Amino acid sequence: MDDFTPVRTERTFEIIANGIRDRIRDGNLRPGDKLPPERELAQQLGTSRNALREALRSLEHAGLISLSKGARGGAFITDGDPSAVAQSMEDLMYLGGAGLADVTEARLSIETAIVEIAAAKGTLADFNRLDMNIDRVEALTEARDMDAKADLNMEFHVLLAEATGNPVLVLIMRTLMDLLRSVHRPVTAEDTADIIKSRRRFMQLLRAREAAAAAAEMNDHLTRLHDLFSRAEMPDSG
Amino acid sequence: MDDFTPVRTERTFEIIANGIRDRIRDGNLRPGDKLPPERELAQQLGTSRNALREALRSLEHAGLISLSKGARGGAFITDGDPSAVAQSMEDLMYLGGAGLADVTEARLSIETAIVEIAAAKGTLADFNRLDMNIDRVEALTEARDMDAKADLNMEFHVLLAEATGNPVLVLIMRTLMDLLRSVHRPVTAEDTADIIKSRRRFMQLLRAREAAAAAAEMNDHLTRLHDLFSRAEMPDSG
DNA sequence: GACATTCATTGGTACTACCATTAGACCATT
DNA sequence: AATGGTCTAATGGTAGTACCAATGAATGTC
Repeated sequence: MDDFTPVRTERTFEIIANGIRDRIRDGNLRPGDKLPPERELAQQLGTSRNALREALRSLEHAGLISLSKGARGGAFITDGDPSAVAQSMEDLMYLGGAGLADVTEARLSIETAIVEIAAAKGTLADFNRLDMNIDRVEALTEARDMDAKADLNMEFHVLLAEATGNPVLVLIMRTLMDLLRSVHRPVTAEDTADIIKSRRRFMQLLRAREAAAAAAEMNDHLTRLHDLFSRAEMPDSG
Repeated sequence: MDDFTPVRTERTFEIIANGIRDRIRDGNLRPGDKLPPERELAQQLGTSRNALREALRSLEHAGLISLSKGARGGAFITDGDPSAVAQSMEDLMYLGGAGLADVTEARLSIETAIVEIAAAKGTLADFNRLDMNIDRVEALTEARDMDAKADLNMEFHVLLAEATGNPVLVLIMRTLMDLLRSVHRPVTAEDTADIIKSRRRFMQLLRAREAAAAAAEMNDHLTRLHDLFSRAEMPDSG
């Protein structure tokens, strides 16, 4: 008789949010579906509109629903938008004292793992998408549109993660990319031409399913990036 | 004159939340600090208590603040609680159709990377915490308290991530562990005695900074686990 | 047919009132 | 002195109502 678990005190909006969560997990609510209007739903649940709105706010923050105003507006189930989660992780990293070097270190190790899985499981369609991405970067080389190039570079890594066929790895990579974008100092780490050459070599190895060599090629690029960031953050300690 | 950016349509609660976010990042608000009571703060901001509460809900969900009722209650800045974020990622993975096999696959690859970094950077204090965890598991061997053992096993991996000194990796590992807990079917993958032996060997290698060997030892254990889950999910496709 | 107007729908905000829980102060019983 | 009860103020949680603002469709007008 020594284990008194404290009485359970779940707040109303949590009950509501969890209820909707469950209906999404059960497949009862699917992406694209629309929830009833706030006033109506609140009445159905026998709760106030305030509590319901706080529940919706929570779900919106989790990236599960998206809200829009107007006649055809409402709360719609999304297909999973990780950007809000990335924002939260970003906040936590500030609080946790994480720096850019931590992000790139994590990325470095995770991406190595991703390359190996992608080499083993990636389909030709996956590889073609990666090639198309490189082509687009190349087309922008003269344009000097740095932002667009940075976006495409990040997309490359997400596409690579998608080639693993593993949604978990995709989500993690998307989060890391969002995180990098948020601290995206205009660092032109390497010459774009060099990056493209490296990418082409990488794709050749990937298509040949030579996991180790492909990972090495990618590591080479990322390690330079990581070192660059590390030095930028601790200019004195090296 | 062709660039009319649409009028600012940031919602009030977002403005409030971002304002508090900024004050946290600037160090103007530090962990442990307490925000003014809702009614008072709402008045200071010249906004309604509703909007403020939705902002607080958002920050709470992000793990930045924690709310408590009562006389000495209020909104306090936390030191960064990742559990809410982990919950969100969990939701997204459900939406993305991720299965148990995906989670264990991601974990397998990420943990390999973590072992290597931990072997390089881990401190003796980190290693001692890991040993203590194993001791506690051993003490429970006879107790047959499966839940407690499962929790400790998960804690082991989080401690390992902490040994890297990288908050990003810690956050990712915590998320993956939370995710596993949520689908925690009572799978007694291996005999506890075997696990403990494997862990002891692993620690010996880790202390010797033999990254590759330690990673191999860990991989051995996790691969068996992953195969088990994979077979459990697709009983016909193998 | 093209364009302007109107209007219903729906999320966003404000305000007010009240409930529920917490912590401390104070008191009563043992 | 210790324990437990009671009161009270502080504070988040919930409810209800009213109104604002944007959106998109229906309607009307040229």
